Amino acid sequence: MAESSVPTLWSGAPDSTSVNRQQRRRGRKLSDMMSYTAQVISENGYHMASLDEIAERMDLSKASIYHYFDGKEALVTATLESCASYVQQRLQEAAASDGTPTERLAQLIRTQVNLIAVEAVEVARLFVQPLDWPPAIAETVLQAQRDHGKIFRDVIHEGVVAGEFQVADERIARMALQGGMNLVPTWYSDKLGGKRGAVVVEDITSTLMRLVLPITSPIQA
Amino acid sequence: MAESSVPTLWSGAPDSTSVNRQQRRRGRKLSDMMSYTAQVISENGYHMASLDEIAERMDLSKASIYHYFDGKEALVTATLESCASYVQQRLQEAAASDGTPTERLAQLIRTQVNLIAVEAVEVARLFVQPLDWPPAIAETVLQAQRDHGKIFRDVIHEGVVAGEFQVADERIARMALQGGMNLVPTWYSDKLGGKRGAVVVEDITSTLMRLVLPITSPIQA
Amino acid sequence: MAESSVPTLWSGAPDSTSVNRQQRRRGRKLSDMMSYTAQVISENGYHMASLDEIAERMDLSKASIYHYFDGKEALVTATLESCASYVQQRLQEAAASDGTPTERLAQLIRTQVNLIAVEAVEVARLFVQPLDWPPAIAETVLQAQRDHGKIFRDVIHEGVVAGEFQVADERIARMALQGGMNLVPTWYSDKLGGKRGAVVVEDITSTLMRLVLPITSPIQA
Amino acid sequence: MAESSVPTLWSGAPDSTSVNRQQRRRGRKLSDMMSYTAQVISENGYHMASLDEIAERMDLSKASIYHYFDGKEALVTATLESCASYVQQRLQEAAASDGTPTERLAQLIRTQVNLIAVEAVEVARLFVQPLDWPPAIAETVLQAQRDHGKIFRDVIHEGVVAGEFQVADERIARMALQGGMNLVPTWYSDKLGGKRGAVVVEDITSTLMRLVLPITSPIQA
DNA sequence: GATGAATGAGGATTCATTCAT
DNA sequence: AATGAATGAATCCTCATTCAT
Repeated sequence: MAESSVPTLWSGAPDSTSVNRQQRRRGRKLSDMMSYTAQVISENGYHMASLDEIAERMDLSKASIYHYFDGKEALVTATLESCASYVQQRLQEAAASDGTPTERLAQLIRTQVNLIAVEAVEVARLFVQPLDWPPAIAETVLQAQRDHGKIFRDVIHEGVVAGEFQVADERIARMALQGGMNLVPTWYSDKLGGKRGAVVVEDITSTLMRLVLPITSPIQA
Repeated sequence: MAESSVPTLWSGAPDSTSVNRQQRRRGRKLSDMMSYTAQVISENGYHMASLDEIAERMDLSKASIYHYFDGKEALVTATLESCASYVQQRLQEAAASDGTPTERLAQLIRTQVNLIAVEAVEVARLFVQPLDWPPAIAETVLQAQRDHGKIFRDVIHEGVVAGEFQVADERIARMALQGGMNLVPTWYSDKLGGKRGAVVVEDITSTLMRLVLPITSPIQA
Repeated sequence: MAESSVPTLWSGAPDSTSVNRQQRRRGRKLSDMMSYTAQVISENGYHMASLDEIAERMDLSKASIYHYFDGKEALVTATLESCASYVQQRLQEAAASDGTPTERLAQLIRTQVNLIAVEAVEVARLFVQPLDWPPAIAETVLQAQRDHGKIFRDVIHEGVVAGEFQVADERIARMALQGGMNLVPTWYSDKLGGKRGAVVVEDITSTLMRLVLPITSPIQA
Repeated sequence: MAESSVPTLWSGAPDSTSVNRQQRRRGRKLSDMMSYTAQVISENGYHMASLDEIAERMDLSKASIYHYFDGKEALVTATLESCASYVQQRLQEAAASDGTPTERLAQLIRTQVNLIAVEAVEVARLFVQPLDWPPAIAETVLQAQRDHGKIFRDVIHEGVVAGEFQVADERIARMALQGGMNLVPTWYSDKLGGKRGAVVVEDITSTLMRLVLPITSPIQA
């Protein structure tokens, strides 16, 4: 009802470059709709989220969705792309920071854990595993995961080249890292909120950094 | 591939204690049906797997499924429980072997990676993430995951008590370990089949063992 | 017969208080749907009336029924309640008329016989016996019968108190009365239509009034 | 399980003339099966009584029913005919007794009320109203009702001819009588069991006799 | 005589999508 | 822009019936 209290999961300001008010209003509407969609899908999964339910959450009629999106798949695809884009942006900021590969990888892990477990829990859940998506959407998810992986891959590679990391196989290390990041915070999400959360995040980070740091030296997160 | 021979994913010999031929035949039938079910669900997910499709794969009429199971949910629940039970048994064997916690954890990882990526790829995929299951089934999956986690938890704890492992937080370490195991082999499954597969499995194992081994000593998988 | 004109069995004007046109249109649609439902159920019984058949009679797709009612049971329950409510209203009018209990009971009988055998044959058939309804609906039927019985009970009781009626047991008398009313006109419906019908109705009424009138005085219907 | 404790509703000894033991055994089996069928149908109605349920009550497999009857309809038809035949026989005995038409009609009512409400409650419920039976079976029910009605019709007619009864219309009187008999005991069945039951039966009988007795004389039940 | 297995026909229900207003 | 109405397609499930053993 109160459009103002839309829980913008990833605070997307998608079309801030829109010129006139019309377009800006429409952009905000689209953003809100995707936000609600992410919410519902995240709670119930794709197949158990009916358009009726999504529409109701939007306080809009089901038919009206078709004024903005071509259908359920289009709505969800757009939502996923928007989510992925936001996450991607956040991670890229972390990866682009100054510092050694070690510092930057640790920062990446912190950022990702925070996103998954604190800032955008629902969003993250959408990308964890490509199980049960309709084929067309699965492709979108896969692409997002590839983009997402690339950021980590690059930093890890830099670290290896720089001699800071020591891994048997870069790809295996990266996937173990990602697998760990995906699973840990999901089950820890209740403990990551308050002040003590910061400590836990550091525990997670240092634990996962073990996967790449040379095993004979102490971990420097 | 060979539709005629039942692809017993987890080579379940469920009711070998059945006395008469009737019961044994029925037990085998049930086992076959669950095997096909695991296959189809694993490929398409719960919601996109229609009973029609499952029935056809079983070379049986849809109505016939109801002679053996109470409905779709019951069929899938039974299948999941059977799969979980088999995996559980395999892991328990690995965990119960002689050897130091280090050796046993490494053995656990090897076993799990093999199951996930070589022996029972389809089975494993069923348990990775509880995203889109109907509530009743989600509970089953969750329970299986708890049982599964307990085996790792125990060995890790023993290792810590024995002074062989050194972790900031046992639970975080365990989850990172499980997350890594779940993710890595799924994407590596094509490379884990042949002889070189053994090498990769060892790479994965040694990589993941880093998560618990004391960081100042070289890894001994 | 004339599919185009809705055969409003009980001329229900259910929501005449609806304010805007939207609501009035919807109310009329609901009323029509219930009317057709009463017809089909009355002809075939609950279990042999498929939603397909009902929908076709409504000249509507089966799925469309679900826009107005939650399902078959809801549709039928609503229909029964609407029917019962109409009958109840008609009887209450008859019971509330001026006159001695004798006159009012006779009027009740006439009204009921007319409803059952002339005006709302199909409607009446729905309430005669709760034999084959699904439990949830059986409850509705039972409630309607209780309401229905109360009207007769009250008038009979007044008659007894006033000394006009003389019965061994009020409840037995009332049930005999209702049983007679329910059965007689159903088999006489072909003879109750024309002018001679009025005579038959009076025969029925005077016959049934015997059940309560003092046996030493002539019946005065 | 205990075949001996079959609740033979109408104590049918259908084929007592069977010569050899084989046939007698088969006859008893058929009788038992029909008895259970009457029970289940009476409880749930025709459509909600699945063959599975009936078979289970018989402690027999569903398929076995087909060794004795051609199908569900045949089973139910046979059951209904057997029930009707038993009731018919009982009523005929009552109608054939010595005595005036008044006495015999009263005896008929007593017998019928007893059957409906005490001796064969389930059986009676099957015949009350032809609602919801499949067409083929409805015909059987109708025929039974016609046979049933004939007994009452004859006695009433004799009473009228003899000058004992005084009715406006014989048929109307008879139907009112039957309607009353059908309805009253169903709701009174809990009160008709013990000693006080006899009193109630007399109340019912005297109440219903009013429908035919001359209105200026006291009722003599 | 008895039964487990198998099935076709049919029914209720859901849902994404279209369209007139 | 917004929506109520309508629907075809798909899905789960039931059940009377047949048949091989």
